[in-house]
Amino acid sequence: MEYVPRAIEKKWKDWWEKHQVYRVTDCLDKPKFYILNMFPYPSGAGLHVGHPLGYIASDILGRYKRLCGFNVLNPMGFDAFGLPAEQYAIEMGIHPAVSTEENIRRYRRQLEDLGLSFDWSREIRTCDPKYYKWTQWIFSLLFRHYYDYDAQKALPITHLIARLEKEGNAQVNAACDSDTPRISAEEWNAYSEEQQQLFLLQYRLTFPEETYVNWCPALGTVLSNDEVKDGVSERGGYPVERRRMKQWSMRITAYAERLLEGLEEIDWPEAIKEQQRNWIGRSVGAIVRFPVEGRSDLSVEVFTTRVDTIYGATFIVLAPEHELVAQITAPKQWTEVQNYLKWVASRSERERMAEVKRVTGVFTGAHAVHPLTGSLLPIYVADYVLVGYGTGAIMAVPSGDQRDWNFATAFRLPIVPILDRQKNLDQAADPTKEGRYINSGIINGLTYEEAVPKLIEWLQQHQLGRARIQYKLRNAVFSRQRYWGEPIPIYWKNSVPYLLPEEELPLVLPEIDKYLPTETGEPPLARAQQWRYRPSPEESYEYEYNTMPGWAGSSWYWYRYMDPHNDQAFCSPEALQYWRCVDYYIGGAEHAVGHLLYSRFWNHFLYDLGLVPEREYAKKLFNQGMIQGRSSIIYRARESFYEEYLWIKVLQPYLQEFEPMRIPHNRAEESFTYDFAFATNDLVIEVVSHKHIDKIETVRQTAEADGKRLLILFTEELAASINEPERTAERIRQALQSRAPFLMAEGIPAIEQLFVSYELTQKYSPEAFSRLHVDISLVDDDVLDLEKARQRPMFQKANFKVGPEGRFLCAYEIEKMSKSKYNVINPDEVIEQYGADCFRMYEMFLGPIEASKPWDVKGITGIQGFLRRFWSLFFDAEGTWLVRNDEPSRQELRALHTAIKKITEDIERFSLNTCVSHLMILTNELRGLKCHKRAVLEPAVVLIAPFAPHLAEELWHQLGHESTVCDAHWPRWEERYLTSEHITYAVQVNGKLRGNITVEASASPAEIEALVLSQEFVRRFVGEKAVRRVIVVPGRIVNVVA
RNA sequence: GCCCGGGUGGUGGAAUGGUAGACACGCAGGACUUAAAAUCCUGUGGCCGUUGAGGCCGUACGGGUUCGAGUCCCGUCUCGGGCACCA
Repeated sequence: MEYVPRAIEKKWKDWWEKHQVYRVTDCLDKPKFYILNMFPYPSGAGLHVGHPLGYIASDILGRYKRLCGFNVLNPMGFDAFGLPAEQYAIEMGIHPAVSTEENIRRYRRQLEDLGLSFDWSREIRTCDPKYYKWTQWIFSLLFRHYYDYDAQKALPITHLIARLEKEGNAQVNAACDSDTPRISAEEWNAYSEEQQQLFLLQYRLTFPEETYVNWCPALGTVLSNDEVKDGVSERGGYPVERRRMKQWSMRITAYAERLLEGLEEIDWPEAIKEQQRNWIGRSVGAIVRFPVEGRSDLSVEVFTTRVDTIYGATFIVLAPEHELVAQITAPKQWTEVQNYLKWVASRSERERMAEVKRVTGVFTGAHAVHPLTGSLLPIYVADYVLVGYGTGAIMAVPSGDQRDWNFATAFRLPIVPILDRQKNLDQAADPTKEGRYINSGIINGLTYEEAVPKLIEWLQQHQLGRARIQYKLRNAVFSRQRYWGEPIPIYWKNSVPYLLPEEELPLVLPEIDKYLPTETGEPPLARAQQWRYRPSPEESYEYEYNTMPGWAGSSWYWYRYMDPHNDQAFCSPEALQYWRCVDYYIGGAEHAVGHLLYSRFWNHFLYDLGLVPEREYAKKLFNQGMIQGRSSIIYRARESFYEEYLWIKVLQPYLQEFEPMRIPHNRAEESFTYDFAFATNDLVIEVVSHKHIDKIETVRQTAEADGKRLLILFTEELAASINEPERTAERIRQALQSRAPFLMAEGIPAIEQLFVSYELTQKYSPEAFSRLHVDISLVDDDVLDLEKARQRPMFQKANFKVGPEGRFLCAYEIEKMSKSKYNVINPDEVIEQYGADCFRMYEMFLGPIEASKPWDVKGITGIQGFLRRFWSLFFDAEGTWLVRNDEPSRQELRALHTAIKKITEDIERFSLNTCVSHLMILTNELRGLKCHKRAVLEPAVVLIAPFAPHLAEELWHQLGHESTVCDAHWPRWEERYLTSEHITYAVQVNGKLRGNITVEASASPAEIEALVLSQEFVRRFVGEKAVRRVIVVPGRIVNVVA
C-alpha cells in the first residue's frame, strides 16, 4: 500500500465519524482530564494557519491522556456574538445569525479537516438562546446578590434588606458605591419602594451607573478599558472619547482582593499573573482629609501611598471632574477654571495620551488647611489627576513625586525637602524612602518604617485620615449599544430596573428592521416591535435596550461543555462533581486582563453561591504563541515615462526574494515591460496603471509560459483614486474590458487580480491610509537611501534587501497574521498539498508552542519526508507489507524505549517540537537497523498517534486491530532497555574537553579515576602539574583538575 | 518611565550546572536518471593547520560564583510583549 495522505485522511475521518470515536461520556470509573481551548470567534475570514496551533497542541495532549487511560474532555464551541457579524449585517443587510451560522460551518469544516478530536455533540454557541438563557440567569444572580466583606463572600440581597430594616447600614461592611450614605433603619423603612430599590443598586453586584465610559462614536457603542488600545478601539482602530453615560456595571472591584489571592493557587504563566496583579493594582496607603479654608462644611479627601511625605505637601490638586471644583472655585477664578474644564472635556482620549508630558492646570483660588501644620495650601485643578482613581484628588509633594515636581516647577510652587537623603531637588523629584525626616514636625528624625504608623495613628485620632487599601481595578462596564449580543433581562418601571422573572428566560433577541441606532440615538434594540416579554399590561414600563458585552458569554462557558444540553440548569450537579474544573486551559496571552480576569470573577461569584466546586476554574493555563505573517514590501524606482515612485507592501507573505523580471526577447516584442514587473519563484507582480493596461498581455504570456501566477497591481494616480474611488474602479473595469478581456474571463488559474487602489479607497479613509499595511506611497528621490527609507513609518520594522545596481529594494516585515494586513495563509491549501498529519506535525515542529514565530512553509518537506520514511518501515516502495513477528534486538528495543521515555516526558512538559524530533530519531534509527518487527513498530504507531492520527489509525488497522488507535495503551518504557554495558565518559582537563573514555557500566568512581589518569591524552594536558582533584560525575563526565 | 520575557550556526530551533548546536530546513558533493523531479548516501559553527595529527575561538557585551556556566549572580547593550499622569 502506498502512502497517500489525502486518501487515508478522508477514510479515517469518515470512520471516526461513523463509529463516534470522539464521543465523550461522563465515565465515573475513569479519572477525568478536562482540556479547554479558548473558543474562537467565527470570523468571516475563516481559519488561518495561526489559529490551529493551540488546537493541535491540545489535541495531542488530549489524545495522549486518553491513551494513558483518562476520560478526556476537550470540547470546542463558538464565541459567536460580536461586532463583525453586526457590521456585516449593517453593510449587507444579512441577519447576523445567518452570517454567523455560515462562518461556524466553515470553521467546523476546517477544524474537522485537521483531524482534531473534538466531540461536536458538545459544541456550544454563545448566541444560542439555549445557551444565553444561562448567561442571563447568571446576570440575574449577580443582580440579586451583594458582596459582604465580613462574610468574605457574596450574599443574597435579601440579607441586606433584612439588616436595613432592623439596623440600617451603619454596621454593614459591604462592597458599594463610594458615595453610599449611611442610613438608619427608620430612614430605610420610611423609603418608598422606588427609593429602596435605588438604594439597593448601590450594593448589587451588577447595577446601572452613571459613569465616564469609553464611547466610540464610529462603532456607536461603549467599550471596556481592555477593548481600547492607545486611545482607539481595538477593533477597527476608531477614535474613542470619554463620555458620561448610564451603563450597566459589574462590581468586580468587590472581588479585587479575592482575585489577587486566587492567583497564588493556580499554575498560570507568571507573565499573565503579573499582568493581572498590575491590572488589579493593589496599593496600600492612607486617606487624608484637608479642610477647605473658610468653608467648615467642605474638605478635600486625598489618597496617598506616601503619607510619610505629608510635610512636603505644598499644594492640592483636584481632577477636573471632581465635584468639589464647582463648590470651591473663587469667583474671580471662575472664568479661568471653566475655560480649563471645557478645554479638558474637548480633548479626546488620544490627544490626552499623546500629550502626557505637557503640564496643564489652573488655580481655583481656594486653599486647603494642612492637617498637621495648619499652613494654607493652594488648590489647583489639573488633568494629570484622574477622577477614577483614589478620591480624584491628591496632596502634591513636589520633592518626592516627579509629576508634582513638574507641576510645581511650571507653576512656581515651593518644593520642600523632607528627607535628609533627598538630592538634586532642583533637577528632579527624589522619591527615596531612605534617610531621616526633616522639616517634618512630629516625624522629624524618624525613618520611613517608624513614620508611617505614627502618622496614621495621629490622623486617625484627630479624625483627619485613616489607612486605606486602594485598587486600580475599576468596575466593568457591562452594556453595549449593539444588537448582536445577549439581551439584558431587565425592564424598567419609574426609572427603577427590575429583573425578569426567571421562568421568562431566555429573553430572546427580538427582530429589528435595521441594525442601527434609532433616530433618537437609542441602541438598535429600541427598534424592536415584538418583545416577547411584557411585564404587565396595565403599568407603564420600558425595556432595557442595551445588550451584554462580548465577554459575558465567555465568562462561564467551560461549565456548559460539561452538560451542554441541560435545559433545567446551566450544568447538572453530577456533571460538575465529575468534571469539576479545567485541568489544562490553552489560549492566547492577549486575553490576560480581559476574559481571563472577568471569567475568574464570575467563577468566584458562582463559587460563593455554592454552584460550582472550585474557586479557580482553570488550574493550569498555557499560552500559545502567535503564528505571524510575513508582509513583503517592494520598492521600485522611477521609470522613464512612469512618473511615480512606488512603495508597495505586498500581500503574499511568501514573497521574499524579488528579482526584476527579465523577459526574454523571443517572448516579448517590447522590452520595456522588463522594468515593470517583479518576479519570485511562483509569482509575477505587474505594476500598471489603466493607461498601460494592454501591455500586461506580454507579461501574462511570459508568466504563463513560466508556470507562474500573475498578480496585477493597479496603481492609479493616488490622489485621484483616494478622492474618487468609484470612478477609479470604473476606469479600471472599463480598461480591462476593452483592452485586456482575458483578465475578466473566468477560469484562468494563473492569474490573480487585485485592485489595490480600489480596495484601499473603498474601505478606508485617506486618514487611515497611512496606517494601512497594504500600502502604496509615492516617495521622493532620496528615499532610495536606505537609512532614509527606514525613517518612514511603514519601514521602521522592515528588513531590507538591496537589489542589483541598487535600483530597488525588497523587504519584509513580520507581523500579526490578519485579514486586514493581507498576509493570511489559509491552512486548507497546506492541508490539500501535504495532508493534515503533515500540517499538524509541522506546526508543532516549528518551535515551542508558547513562542510566536512567522509562518514559513520552507521546512514542511522535512516532515513530509519523515512521514514517508515512517510509512516505509511498514511498506516497501512497491507497497508490500514488511512487518514480521520476529524477536526484536536489544538495539531496536533501546531505540524504542529511549523514544518512549523522551516523548512521554516531553508531552508531559508540553514540549511538542522535541517530541517530533524524537519520533524522527526513532524512525531514522529503525530504518538504519532495517527493523520491521511488530514488537517495535506497534508501540511506535501508538507513539505517533497523537501527532499524526490518520496515519497511525491506518497503520494500526493494517497491524490487524479492529478498534481505534485512540483506545490503545500508551507504551511504558523500561529502564532495563535503556542501560548499556558500557558508558562513554567525556573527559575534561581543567574544565576543557580533551577526549572520551568508555568503561564498563559497573566501574566504580575510583576505577574510572585510575583509568582516566592513565590515559595518554590526559597526561599530555596535565603535563608537569600535579593532579589536585578528579571529579567523576556518574554516567556523564570526568574532570581532572591540575 | 515602570513591569515581564527573550538574545545560541545561513534559517527554525535542541541542551535537569556536566561533551553547545539534537532534530529539521538550506547549502555543497556524490549515487540513480538521456534529463529533471523524487529518492538515497556523505559533509556542513568560525578560524588556523592537516589531508585518517591536531589546535584555537565560539551561546549579545563586560565582570563574578564554580572543578565545570548557554544555564546561576551583578552591570551594560539590544529586541519583543504588557502597563502607563494610578498619587
